[in-house]
Amino acid sequence: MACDILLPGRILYFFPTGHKVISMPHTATKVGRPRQFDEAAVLGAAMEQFWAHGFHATSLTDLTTVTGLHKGSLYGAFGDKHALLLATLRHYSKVRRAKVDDDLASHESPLESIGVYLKRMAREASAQSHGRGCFISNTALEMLPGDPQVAAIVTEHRHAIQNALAGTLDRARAIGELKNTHSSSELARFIYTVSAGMWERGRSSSDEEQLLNTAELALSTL
Amino acid sequence: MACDILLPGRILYFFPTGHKVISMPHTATKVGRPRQFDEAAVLGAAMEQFWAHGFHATSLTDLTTVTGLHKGSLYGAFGDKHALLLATLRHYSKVRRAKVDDDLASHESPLESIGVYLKRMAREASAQSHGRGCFISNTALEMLPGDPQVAAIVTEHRHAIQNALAGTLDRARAIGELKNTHSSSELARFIYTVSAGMWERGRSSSDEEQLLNTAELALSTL
DNA sequence: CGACTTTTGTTCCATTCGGTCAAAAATTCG
DNA sequence: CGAATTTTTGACCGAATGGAACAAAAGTCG
Repeated sequence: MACDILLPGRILYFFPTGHKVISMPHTATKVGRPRQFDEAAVLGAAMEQFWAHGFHATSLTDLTTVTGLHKGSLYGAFGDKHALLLATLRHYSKVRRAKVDDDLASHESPLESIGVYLKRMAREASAQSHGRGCFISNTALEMLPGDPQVAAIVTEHRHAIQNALAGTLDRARAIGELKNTHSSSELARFIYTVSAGMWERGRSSSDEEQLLNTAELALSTL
Repeated sequence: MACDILLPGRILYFFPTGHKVISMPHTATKVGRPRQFDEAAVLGAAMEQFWAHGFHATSLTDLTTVTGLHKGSLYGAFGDKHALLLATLRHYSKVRRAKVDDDLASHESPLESIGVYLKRMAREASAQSHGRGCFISNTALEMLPGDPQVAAIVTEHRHAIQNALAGTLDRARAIGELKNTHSSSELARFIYTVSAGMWERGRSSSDEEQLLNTAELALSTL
């Protein structure tokens, strides 16, 4: 069983056996024509598109429009449409987790930090801001079940968020801020669930105040 | 401004003004070839398809496969793909609301009834059962913002559920079952939010027990 | 400089898409 | 029966799709 690395890359040669030689872009050597675009910017633009319209409703033409790249470049750099989706998901997850960590360390008081997190979720969920909820959450709803690669990213992201929340809850419990006696992991799942629910509500309701209200209600139960 | 009813129906005649004469199927007269399919069954099959794969990932060919009808029949009976989606959404909403009402009247104790509701949401959200969550909620995430007709159905459905919950909470408060002092409508929105969040979790996690745990946690805060 | 390597921009292609149409079939009404 | 009406059927349409191929361009390296 030879190497069957799929993407991204350009097919250089087909063995008679059916196996392929693929050039991996952006590796080691500096020889060859250099990239003329900012990879992060392109990834961001593609993400915005997928985020706003979903995977199936986004065409390659849409992607070339928002990224400014042509099909060939997109294909060569990231692989096919689905591989590009995975890349944007990983990109989002990284950025997102950093932001969550920021929120959860924003105050001396762990519980107050969780409040910051929840309120930001509510505000971002509202249609008044952009009303698109969480990119990963949306993609999960569109692609799952049925897409193992997306599933892996989604599951890992969710666990990362829940672990960050659980850790913060542990700190709160340690200093006696927590009145709720449920385990930190249970409470973390609960908080994540409320966030996800607010994202859904934000899709069809632009009432930010009601979402913030729900966030505070959830916070008050801890 | 003449009648501009759009669908479903077959265009019989175009006025020179641009207006159309449309025959409304399944009305009054009994003349003509009778339907050879069960409308409700077809609606159900189409709903299953949309529910499992979403709107954009479902092709007309998929729909003809699962319903057994040909394109022409589908078009004649329900209109185009989008109109069929709306029909399945309305169908689902009707069935769903009846089931919710059942849950909320299942016990003498209003609070216990809400527990029944929440636990069923958790169980249905889990991938162990079907893991597809709520059809309307999924469609909202895929189509909104940007689809006013879907938005109207989603909003109405959500309000109906929230009103049913709020009414049940009122009854609970009246007999002193409620310890939480927040308003019934706030608590109803909270419960709905937790449900929606569990649906999202169920997409990538099959752990029914953890979902039930969250349901009970939410219930205990009332 | 000239061989080599990678990106870029364009073109092409087979397939699939949602939707339309006209004729055949099935029924009621006169 | 025959006219009228509706549904069914299957062929058909133009447009758009995702992806592949390829020559030109733009660099590096010996």
